[in-house]
Amino acid sequence: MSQTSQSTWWIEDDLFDALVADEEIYRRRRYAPGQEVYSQGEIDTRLYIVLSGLVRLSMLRSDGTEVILELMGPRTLCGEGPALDGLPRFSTGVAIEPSELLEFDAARMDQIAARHPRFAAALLRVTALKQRVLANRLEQFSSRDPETRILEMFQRLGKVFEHRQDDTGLAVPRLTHDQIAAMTGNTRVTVTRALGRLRDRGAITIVDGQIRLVDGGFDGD
Amino acid sequence: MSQTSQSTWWIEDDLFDALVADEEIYRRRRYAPGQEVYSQGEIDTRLYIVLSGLVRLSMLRSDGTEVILELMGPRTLCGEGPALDGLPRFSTGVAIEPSELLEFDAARMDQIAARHPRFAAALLRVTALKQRVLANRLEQFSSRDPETRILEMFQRLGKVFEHRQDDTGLAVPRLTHDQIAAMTGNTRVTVTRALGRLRDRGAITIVDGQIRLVDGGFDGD
DNA sequence: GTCGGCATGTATCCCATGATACCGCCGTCC
DNA sequence: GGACGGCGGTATCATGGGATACATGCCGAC
Repeated sequence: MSQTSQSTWWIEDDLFDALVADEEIYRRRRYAPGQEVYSQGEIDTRLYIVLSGLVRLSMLRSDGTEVILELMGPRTLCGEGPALDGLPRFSTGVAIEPSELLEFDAARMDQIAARHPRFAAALLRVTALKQRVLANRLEQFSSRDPETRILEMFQRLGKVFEHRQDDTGLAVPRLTHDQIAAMTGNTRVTVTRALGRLRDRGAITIVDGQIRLVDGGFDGD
Repeated sequence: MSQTSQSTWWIEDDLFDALVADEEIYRRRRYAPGQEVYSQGEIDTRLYIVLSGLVRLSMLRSDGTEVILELMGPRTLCGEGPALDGLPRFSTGVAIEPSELLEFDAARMDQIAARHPRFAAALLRVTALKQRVLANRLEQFSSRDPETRILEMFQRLGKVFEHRQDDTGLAVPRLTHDQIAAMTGNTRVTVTRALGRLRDRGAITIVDGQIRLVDGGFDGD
């Protein structure tokens, strides 16, 4: 399943397992919902692999508004950019579910790479993939149609949670309209309206607040 | 905001010089204006360092519109993402000035890294930096004010061409309003209007079609 | 020289979105 | 149980950008 959707940034399964098994090279950390993993502006060399839960990456704009960059689910790498380039973190990571993360230190990368030769290559690959995903989001943002933007975001998010799929469609992580607005660059009201239109159009279903993408309800514009 | 001044993706000078001097590891290529360096959808392992000239990276959207991702000037690395993750190129690179590029092959990375041990680390660093730049652009795009978007884009572009600075202000690469529109996600008309307002406001000067950023005309970094 | 294409500069209309406000629902906390 | 606050849904209003059209000016082709 992983190779079908390229626009994700999972660590390869076997490497992931090997890393998790090697408890010398990381610290296992637990975060409660709302707890910060790292914070915009900090300078440090920590990078994380999500074991379980969900981490929201967001940027605080100078006008005070928040842009949600991404939701990171299990097996994803986050925080590696600033850990590697040494510049201040440009986003804040906050656990929005009870989460367990592996914390690595880029300053010990030599040591880690010695034990896991493929880790460096995986880092490079994942970092390159993130470029791709960000470029895709940029492409999305250049569309001014809120429905398209929301739908494309749902599809991207859906991939992170394919394991939560059931027969009624691909579940989207539970987000408030406010959060969707922060991810798509719209206002809350516009999101509510757009979601209504998407539902009418049959592109999504909303059951008990749980949004699901309807198979074939979207033609890829 | 302040840290964006470092958000460029130049190769370090000494490494750059060492690479250029080692003619075994690259092929030097010249491109005429309008000539394609690489093309969206292709799969290959070539990556480039711009020696001189200017390369436009753009993505073709499914609705036929073009989004200009970036203009890459001298000493910048481009095309490395798809070369490293092995997926189809998500953007097209086109020379828009007579340009000279060094073409490397990621498949020979072992060999290159053996000769230039710091190259791998530089790759990782630059790739991480690109994430940062893309995230910044995303942040930009979430602002709906065209003047801000255009101005921030000019500042970013201006850094690539600081050597073209003169006493009247920082020159921005010559772009048509259409191209600016493709970079900021607006329409051509809106760009024209916004540029007019920016000129009135004193943030930019336009002399003979050459746009320059006025020092202090804007308070961002 | 003229013509035609391209880029810029404007005007006009329209509508979607942003801003704001209000209401109802529901869960939580006291 | 009751109050409160967050969230979703909706209405109203104003605005600013998109769509479109057209004029001007420049430049190269012929």
